[in-house]
Amino acid sequence: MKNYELVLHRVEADLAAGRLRIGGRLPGERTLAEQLGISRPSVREAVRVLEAMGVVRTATGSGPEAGAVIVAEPVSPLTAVLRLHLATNHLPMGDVVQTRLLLESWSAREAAARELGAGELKVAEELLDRMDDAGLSPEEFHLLDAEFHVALSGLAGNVLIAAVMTSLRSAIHGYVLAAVPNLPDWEATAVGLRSEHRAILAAVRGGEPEHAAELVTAHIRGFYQAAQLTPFGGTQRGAAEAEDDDRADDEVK
Amino acid sequence: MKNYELVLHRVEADLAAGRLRIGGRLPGERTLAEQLGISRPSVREAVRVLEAMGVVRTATGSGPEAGAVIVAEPVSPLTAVLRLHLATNHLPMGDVVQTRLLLESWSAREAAARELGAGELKVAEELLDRMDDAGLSPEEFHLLDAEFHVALSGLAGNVLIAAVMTSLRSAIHGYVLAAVPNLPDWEATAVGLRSEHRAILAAVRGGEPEHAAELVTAHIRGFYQAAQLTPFGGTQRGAAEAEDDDRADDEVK
DNA sequence: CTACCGGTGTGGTCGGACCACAGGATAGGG
DNA sequence: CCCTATCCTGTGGTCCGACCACACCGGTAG
Repeated sequence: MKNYELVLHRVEADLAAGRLRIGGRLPGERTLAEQLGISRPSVREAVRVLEAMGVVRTATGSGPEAGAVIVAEPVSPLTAVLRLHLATNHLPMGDVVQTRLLLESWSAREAAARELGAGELKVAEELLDRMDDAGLSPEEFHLLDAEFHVALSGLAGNVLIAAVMTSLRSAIHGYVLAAVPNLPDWEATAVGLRSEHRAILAAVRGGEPEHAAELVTAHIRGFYQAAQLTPFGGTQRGAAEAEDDDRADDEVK
Repeated sequence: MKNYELVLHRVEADLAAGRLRIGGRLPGERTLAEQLGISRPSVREAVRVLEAMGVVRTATGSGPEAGAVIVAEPVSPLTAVLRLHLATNHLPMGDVVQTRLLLESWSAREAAARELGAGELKVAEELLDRMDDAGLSPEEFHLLDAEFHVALSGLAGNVLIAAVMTSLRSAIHGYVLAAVPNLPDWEATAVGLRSEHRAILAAVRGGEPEHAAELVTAHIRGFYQAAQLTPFGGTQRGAAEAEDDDRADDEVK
């Protein structure tokens, strides 16, 4: 058992038992080290892990905001894990896009099935309004687009799926942006995307689950096909080739 | 910019550029510290984070197995994040179960749609055979059950979804096990589960996507209802109440 | 040729030290 | 009496140097 794990278990147990709650603070690193009979560096390693997991937020200084404060931020760790594993090429981008498709169509169906008030739809609505600005660059447009899709998936009321969706979008962002030049006519595409967004939102507002899900699916598929990205039919794998590709023994040594 | 992030960015960049690949090794902690102009403790914090993210595996000693070896293990970090955030009570178990239902039914549909050879189904098959043993305790049975469901979701060929499913099962495990006493008749339930599993596998083998998905959905819903767990209709939220519940100012101070 | 046994490099841990930062206590001036 | 400027204190952030346990690997004695 490595020493820093003592801290992780301690914190998890305290959380589960209610001794630690959101907004609460961890004891100081020195205190924690003494309590657990380990050194401060070990404690620090654990705190770093907790920070990376989105469980604490550290800040220097004094006062209630300083120290290691318990938070609940599942999105950043998910995003980080996703990005790192995409970088290893053992996580095919096609799988990520496929997952996004699944989560989003489900979210749209679920959101449409709920009875949503105008207030809940307002955020998404405003995003669409901002996307009508013709002066937006593809990057700005796509950022708003991502926000809209994330907001939509949040309307289904499942915080886990919403968190995963947010991470997926972040991971995909650079990928899809790099494919914009593949589009035959960006302006025409943007017009199409705008109207599709409006239609999706209308279906959600109107309480048409199946229709909303279909629109979302077509919307996403359509864009990826137009940008000549990920084939959805096959299961193209980036991992397998990378593995065969192992010849180079050019390690730093 | 914190110092340990230098290491994270360096490693991510090296991964993306192909300078680091699975099976490769990070430079030694001392070397890395010198290269980046930071201290060894800072490097160690970063390595700990990478380890927690499932990107490296550290080992002491000498030889090719020692040091920080690049791996691709997305399951453990996902599981850890899930467990920690469940512990904070800001991640409703109902959402987790709902997500599981979504991923599994999709996986079953997808797996049935593919043309799977007998070899690919063999693992799942063997698990079912082992579950026929009448002497299994509920815990042992449920472990095999979880393995079967995970194996099934792996047949869809999406490594991301399979990884997430594995994590979800781990997170759910204790929860569902604690509900076994709610069942009116464990033995009868086990018999039902066994036959449902066989039916699901048959639908997958027979290439009946919709049927497989329906069977999986019914299978999961049925069990949770029998065990009087998570209502699927409403969106019961554990988070909201926990927030209101904030009165206690009994922080350690 | 074989078996033993240090050398060497790896991560794991520790203690102590210093810094930057931010809030709060305190002493000073108005 | 109140307000303000200053110092004190506690926090994380970083670093250094040291020692340990471990596992391979090569030299050496048998």
